[in-house]
Amino acid sequence: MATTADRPKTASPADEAWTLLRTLFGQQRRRFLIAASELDLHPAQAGALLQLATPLPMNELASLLACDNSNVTGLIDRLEARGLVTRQPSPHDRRVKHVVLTDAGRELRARMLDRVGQPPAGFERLTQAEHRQLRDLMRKVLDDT
Amino acid sequence: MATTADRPKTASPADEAWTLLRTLFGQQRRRFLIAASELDLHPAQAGALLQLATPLPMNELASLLACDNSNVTGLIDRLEARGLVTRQPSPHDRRVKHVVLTDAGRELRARMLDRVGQPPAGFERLTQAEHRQLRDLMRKVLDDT
DNA sequence: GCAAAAGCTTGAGGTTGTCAACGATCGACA
DNA sequence: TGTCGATCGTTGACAACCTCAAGCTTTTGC
Repeated sequence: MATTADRPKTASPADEAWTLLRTLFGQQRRRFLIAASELDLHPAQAGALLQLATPLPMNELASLLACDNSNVTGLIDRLEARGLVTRQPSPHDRRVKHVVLTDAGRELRARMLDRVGQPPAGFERLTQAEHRQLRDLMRKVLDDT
Repeated sequence: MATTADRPKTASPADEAWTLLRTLFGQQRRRFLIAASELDLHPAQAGALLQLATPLPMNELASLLACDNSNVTGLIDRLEARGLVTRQPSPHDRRVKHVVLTDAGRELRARMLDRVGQPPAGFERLTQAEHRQLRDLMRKVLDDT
């Protein structure tokens, strides 16, 4: 599909594994963009929605989305105008506002998750044992302890 | 970090594997955004550059980026104005234009790849054997034959 | 108590993304 | 051969995104 031209002829297993993961990322990103547009969400709005599994300070949302604080303000403004989230002052720090999903927001987020939270096509080719293998490998890579 | 709240109490290995992959996607996306901004590229421009391992018709670029044709026009306009790409008419079809990297474009793309094409931190925790395992699993998932 | 820092907002300016409409070219089919 | 429908890229309008600098409020550390 693409990225193939970047793979040196003799790639180490690690490099090839990572390259393959990156092509999976690309596929997933396309899935994400299509899902967002089907639900009438701009990519950034869909991304914010997905992060809101639990209420988050604007602050933290900005760092998760890797963008400026002021960006999040407008983003949340629009989601709030559509009744998908509300701003809720923090009890502990009067500077911070928590972004909380409304029922409508939770429902839309669930619909988004139906489309991108499920494994992609090729995934069911793996056996049970291979799924466990993959899970264990990913646990090791992501291990934050 | 996040997404944890979406994992049902008893997830199947497949679901957990996919959830872990999605958190890795999130990390990689943040890496990508940071790398792009360090190179003075907007995310969309960086994404386009990465796709251009080989010359591509505007058309195909749009479908890879999952966006409208007209969007690519402006995107390439700006990359062209910066001397990173050129438009080259197709010999076979006078409607299509191929987007080709200039030397500067190739150089910038390489710098981008240095930052996102290398495996992330947790990756080196895997042994050689595990890297091979992961590579084989990903090959099976992505097998397009 | 006071200065420095953190959290959110505002405004300016360029970029992204979508839609509808257009000219040019191709392909199929009569 | 000629014509009709589809495809490719572009344009224009308009909303949303994103960053930066500046500002206000609140908190923290000294």
